[in-house]
Amino acid sequence: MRYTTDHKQQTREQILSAAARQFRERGFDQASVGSIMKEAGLTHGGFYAHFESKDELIANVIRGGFDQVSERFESQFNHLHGEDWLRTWVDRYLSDGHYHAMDRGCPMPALAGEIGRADAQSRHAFTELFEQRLRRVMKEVDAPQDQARRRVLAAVSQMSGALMLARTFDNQLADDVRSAAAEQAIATLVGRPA
Amino acid sequence: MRYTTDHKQQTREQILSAAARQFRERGFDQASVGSIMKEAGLTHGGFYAHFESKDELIANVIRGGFDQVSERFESQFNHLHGEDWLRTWVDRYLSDGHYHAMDRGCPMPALAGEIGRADAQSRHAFTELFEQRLRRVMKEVDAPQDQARRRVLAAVSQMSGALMLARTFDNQLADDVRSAAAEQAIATLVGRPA
DNA sequence: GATTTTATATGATGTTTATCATATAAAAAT
DNA sequence: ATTTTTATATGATAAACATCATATAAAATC
Repeated sequence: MRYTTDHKQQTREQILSAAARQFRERGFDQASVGSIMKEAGLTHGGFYAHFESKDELIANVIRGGFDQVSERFESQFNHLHGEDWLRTWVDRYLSDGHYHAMDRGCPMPALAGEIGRADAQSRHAFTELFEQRLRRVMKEVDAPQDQARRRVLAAVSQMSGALMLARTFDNQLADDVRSAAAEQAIATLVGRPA
Repeated sequence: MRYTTDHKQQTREQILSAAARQFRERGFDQASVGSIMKEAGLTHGGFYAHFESKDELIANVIRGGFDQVSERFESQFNHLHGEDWLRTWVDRYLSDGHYHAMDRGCPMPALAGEIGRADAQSRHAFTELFEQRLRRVMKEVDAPQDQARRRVLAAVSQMSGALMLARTFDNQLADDVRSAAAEQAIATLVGRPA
């Protein structure tokens, strides 16, 4: 079947989107090529017309995860600055919405565990994408570069750690972790005690 | 072969220890029953004399992970109190040793991602073990109960998040994350700005 | 020393997996 | 309208996996 020029590109994006969902929800191993292709509305064999291997798919999903999160945030909050921007960032990151959106949220709490076990090349790519994002957030922190960097690193650890833990806990504790981490992360970023 | 009364118990513990290592290093899926039994010096078939299923093994490894971490810490630092205890806790948690000991350290940064995808029963067990540990740490925080609870939750998120991220980054960034998180976590716990 | 008991080993089964060679069908080009 | 091109489908292959039935061998008991 020969479709319009960008039809293959569209299919590729459907595969990527299904993979992004399933990887976060089930993990790299349990999300099989077959089930990803099924969710994309195709059969398993066609996969290799789009990607060389499952590993290549994984690499692309990681890259896409950071891009999506950045784009979504930049487009919705480019009118905010400094402290307002930072507060909004933390609140959104630890919001109910993001907490429940394990299947499409930030790749760090959902995938970092598995990426930590990947080869050096994948880890390096992940590091570069993170640093890009780190520099962006640093811009909004009112402090000298090296101070700002330390504060953002501390806050990001806290935020992604809280989300990861909240998703493993049930009920009350999940909410408490998010709220406690949000309070401290904001305090750290704006440089005032909680 | 009929060995001494507790020989089976010893073998069971060797299986648990091999599983604890491999689960952290490779993840639940990639660590097969076969490879775990091989590391324990046995063949795969004998596994089912010790555990009903791989899931039961996973549940036992999670339980053991918390126990080990607690025991190790309590036995080595029961002479410390309050701020000293807390500082030592944070420093050890984010130390080079623990950073490199992915295969035998705290189960949270290594396994939380996968446990988040487990069934409600496993997640509930994990929650209970965590709460136990939480109450222990709270005792050393010099603040009213609810304040102490919030501070420890914030600090634990930060510490486990930092360790998880450090293990996915390469080199410099890994060190920076740990050091920034340690500084802020201590500040939070002792109630003084960094 | 013969018998019983039981911890571990062997080997088989059925399922799932990633990957690939080949087939099909429809759009595009002629 | 025929031919060419190519996106997807089918079906096969080989490996890995969890689980289980059965076998073996050695310690304990008599």
